Amino acid sequence: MKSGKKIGIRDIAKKAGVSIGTVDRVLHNRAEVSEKTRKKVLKIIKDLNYHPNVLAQRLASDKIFRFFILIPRRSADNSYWEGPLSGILKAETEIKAYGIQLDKYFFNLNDKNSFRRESLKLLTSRPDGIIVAPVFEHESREFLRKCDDNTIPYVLIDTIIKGQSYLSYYGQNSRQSGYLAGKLIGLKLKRHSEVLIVNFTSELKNRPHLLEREEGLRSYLKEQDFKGRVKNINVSSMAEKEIDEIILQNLHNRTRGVFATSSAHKVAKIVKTAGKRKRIMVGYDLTEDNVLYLENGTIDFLICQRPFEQGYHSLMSLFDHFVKTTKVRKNNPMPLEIITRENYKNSLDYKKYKNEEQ
Amino acid sequence: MKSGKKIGIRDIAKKAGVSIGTVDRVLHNRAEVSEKTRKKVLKIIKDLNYHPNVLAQRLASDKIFRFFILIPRRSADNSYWEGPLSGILKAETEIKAYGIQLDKYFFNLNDKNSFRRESLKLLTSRPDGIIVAPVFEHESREFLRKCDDNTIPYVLIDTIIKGQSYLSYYGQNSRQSGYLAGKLIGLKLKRHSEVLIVNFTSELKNRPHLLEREEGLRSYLKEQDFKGRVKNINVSSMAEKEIDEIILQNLHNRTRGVFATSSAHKVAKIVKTAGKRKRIMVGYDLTEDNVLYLENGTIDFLICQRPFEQGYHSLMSLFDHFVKTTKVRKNNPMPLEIITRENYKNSLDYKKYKNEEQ
DNA sequence: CTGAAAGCGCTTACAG
DNA sequence: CTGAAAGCGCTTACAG
Repeated sequence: MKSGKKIGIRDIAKKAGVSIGTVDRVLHNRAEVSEKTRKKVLKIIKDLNYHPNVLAQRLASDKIFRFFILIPRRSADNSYWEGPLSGILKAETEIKAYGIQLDKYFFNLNDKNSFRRESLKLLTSRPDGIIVAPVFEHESREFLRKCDDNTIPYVLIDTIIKGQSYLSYYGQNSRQSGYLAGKLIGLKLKRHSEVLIVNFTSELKNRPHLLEREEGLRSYLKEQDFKGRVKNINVSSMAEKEIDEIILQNLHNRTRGVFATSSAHKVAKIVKTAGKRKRIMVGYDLTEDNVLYLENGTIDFLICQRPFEQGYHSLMSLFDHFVKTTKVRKNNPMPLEIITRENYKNSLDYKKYKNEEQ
Repeated sequence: MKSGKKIGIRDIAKKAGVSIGTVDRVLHNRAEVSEKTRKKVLKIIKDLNYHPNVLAQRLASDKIFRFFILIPRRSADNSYWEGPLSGILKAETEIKAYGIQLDKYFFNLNDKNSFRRESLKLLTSRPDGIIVAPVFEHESREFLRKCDDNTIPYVLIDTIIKGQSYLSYYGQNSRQSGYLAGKLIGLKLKRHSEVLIVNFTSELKNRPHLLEREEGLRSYLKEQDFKGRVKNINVSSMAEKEIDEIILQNLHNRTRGVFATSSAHKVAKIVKTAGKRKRIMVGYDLTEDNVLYLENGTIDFLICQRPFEQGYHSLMSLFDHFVKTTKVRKNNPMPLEIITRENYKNSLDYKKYKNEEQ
């Protein structure tokens, strides 16, 4: 690269006394080369520090890479998955010219069967690589095993499934995010304050990380030697009115911190009616509903994990692996962002969700 | 794109009854084409929704784009500029294959003359595009005027110079960042609390945005109807001991908020000795020195503006403009990040600065 | 196991 | 003002 002209496959061929076709075979580990010439060529490649020109490779090859995504559909009451999808689409436009085809499959976040159905459909198309949000543990393991059997590499997004041989993972560190929530809530706590944690259990069972968020918060408070009460209520799939009632009952004068491990806006609705008294409320994700309560001051902090970037990098990870054939970083915990009324408009994810072009 | 095979320059040529050479001329607005054929070709390009293949363009062309950067050198007492540089280098590796050459010029943040010197040197090389951190207003305007005269597009990073016709700008919204600091400090304020603002004036004169940070803070407190005292001290270029003395004198029992508009670690050093009493301290930037005081709990919040991303996108902006010839978003205020002891290790910029591969 | 040739979708002189 | 040909650095059949 430094010494004047770039070296190409032709230079390697000349130096090795073979044709460029043979160099190409060595480069791609094709079998039809004698061990002797393979070694010779490999040595020269290394000596000359040769790196193939990716542009030329892609232009000459008619191979098309087919990548598939399998993520939740954006639903009326949850706009979260719009973020990762936008990021994936942005990456798609950047790499389309390289001969990438992207097929999109969506499932219903409240229906395991839709996940299974779509995953089966997907596999019949023989993808080169997959991005999957494995939110249902059991069904996901089943699916990932099939991927392994067919040696199809996959990227995990949002949720990690331990013990699987994924290519890379992009997601949050749930425990740490709860720990961070503890710091924020802790700012207002006194000796006899109370902290209220609200879990929506209907969402809980499929998503172990909601529990980890609670654990993180509790561990922070314990570390800080907080002596007050930490109460958690698990709201199951009851009627909305009933849910509202329960939350309201648990909001006391001493409640200085409210932590919603998901669907913050549902909790905020009640907290707002209860009046704001030096309370800190922390929730998750910059969704449309949540933003309303951020704006009116009910929610103080939203913890976010860059959904847009998660999507963008997931696809880029497949691209780097297959097209650039570079090593890919396996575990990618996303930065924990603290979003407030004062900075949310500058947040990239807010811009995406407002469809402002980056 | 959708209907089977992609259309290329050859298809356009055939349909227009001209050679591909002529299509190429139209595509690049070269003059040697009759108005009649130009119009005909242009219409077909539009009808067929043709988009040139960037890979093929770059492969065929021997044109090399030369981009230059002119940013402050990382100094012993300020590691900030390592961030933008890392981002630029990351972008460089991604686009090198496209025939991009990047030349790097650095100046001394405390020496206007070094800026002038390097900028003159740079211009003799006839760059295609420039990334510049215009921290010295007067000298920068002089330089940018020369760029305009030579019709060299430039990207502004970190600081914006109003009234200049920059290609794009990446940086912070200083006022808003101060406003955000107000929110954070406000969490601990009571009726009779005091807030202490520390400015380092030696740094102030070249960097108007340090003043804007203060303004932002004040405007937040005013909006919240804060009745307590807001005291600012401007530390000039006196001896370190003297500076320490002044800060210490201004730390009272009632001081519930400390805001360092720059060099937070220098202030934190004193705040730490004064003991921690329900005070919130806010500073700027995830530098090595600051991290120490974040870790030991003296600094509660650091406001950051993604220096790595600023660098990365600055270079990508030139790339998009020249190579992809897509429109580039002009103003790009960066998200205001809130960094605490609980989330800094997950911050991308921290990883960069720790040289962890992304 | 290896080489020679055509081609990917463009750009670039060169000829007219 | 326009066209035909060579070439960018690779991959891909095809022939031997």
